[in-house]
Amino acid sequence: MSETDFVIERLEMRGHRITGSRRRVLDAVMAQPAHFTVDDVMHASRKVGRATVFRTMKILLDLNVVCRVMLDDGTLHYRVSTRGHHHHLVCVDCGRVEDFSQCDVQSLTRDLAQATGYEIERHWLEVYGRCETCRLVAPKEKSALTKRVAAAVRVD
Amino acid sequence: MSETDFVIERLEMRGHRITGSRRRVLDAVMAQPAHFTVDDVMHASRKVGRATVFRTMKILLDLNVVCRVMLDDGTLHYRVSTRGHHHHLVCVDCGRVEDFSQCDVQSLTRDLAQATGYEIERHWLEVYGRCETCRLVAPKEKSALTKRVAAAVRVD
DNA sequence: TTTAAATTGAGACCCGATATCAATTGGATG
DNA sequence: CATCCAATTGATATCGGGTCTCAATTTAAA
Repeated sequence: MSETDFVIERLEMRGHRITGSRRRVLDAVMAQPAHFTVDDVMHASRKVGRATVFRTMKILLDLNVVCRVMLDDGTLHYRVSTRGHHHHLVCVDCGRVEDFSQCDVQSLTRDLAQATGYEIERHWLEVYGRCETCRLVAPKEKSALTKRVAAAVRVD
Repeated sequence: MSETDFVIERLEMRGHRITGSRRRVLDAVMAQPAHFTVDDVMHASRKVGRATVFRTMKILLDLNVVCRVMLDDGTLHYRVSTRGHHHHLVCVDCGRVEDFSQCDVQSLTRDLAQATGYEIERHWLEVYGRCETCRLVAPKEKSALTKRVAAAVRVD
């Protein structure tokens, strides 16, 4: 059974109807490269309305079929989810994204819960850096653009 | 010297001109409650143009005078920064935000760097949960809205 | 086959944010 | 203090991701 069929099955189980549009969007998503925008999906799934693409993406997000990555330029991209909980390591130069799941945040959240009385539900961790390849090429002066968008993402 | 004057000084040092508009925006920001939107600031700093408010906020973001919090409903809010690196613990019910800085992410990023060859620059961690107060009141059924927006934030 | 409920798509609309550009102003300089 | 110009402003247009509306269509259960 293809990955796509597997998702279709999950859609059905959730009580969603299997429509032509949804199939087309799903196919388009599965055919995307590492990360993409809803716009990319729209172009790849002709004949499906804008609203429907967004609606379908929301469902896929909900089913954890896709996840979102905050890119270094502040734009939100999507990617097909690896199974389970994970985080992203984004290269600020070339934009490649690595997944990682070894997250010691567990102990952190446990401590936090203890200290604050919160019941921790989930967390979102994105890590930014420069990949090995980009580190080896000339450490070129950051462009004005890069600096601007870096500020757009900074949240510490 | 007031907090505001201190920021003004930093603006000058950075080569920014001290204008009436910037003063008004800064005053408005400093007068905000725990977290706020650019719109709030706009209302609080009459006579300053929309674009200028946004521009000033970007500078303040850059100076780390304010930081951004991703609220549970997917909206981006601002808050006056506590000094230095920190993260947010956001209550998904009432929206209150706690800062915390004890972040063991250091060891995680060190491991990551080792494993991937990345040079880690920074990270963004937001934690979502339910605060003590909200946990004690009726654990009411989540509204359709709540579920929808929760999906909007989920990125794991 | 019928039928009610879910879904669709075109388009309006929303909202946060940026771009444009002529008019204004801060502040370094003489 | 007066001059002057680059930085800044603000009105307005525009952008981009996303949602809302609603009549028309489609799904799948009976």
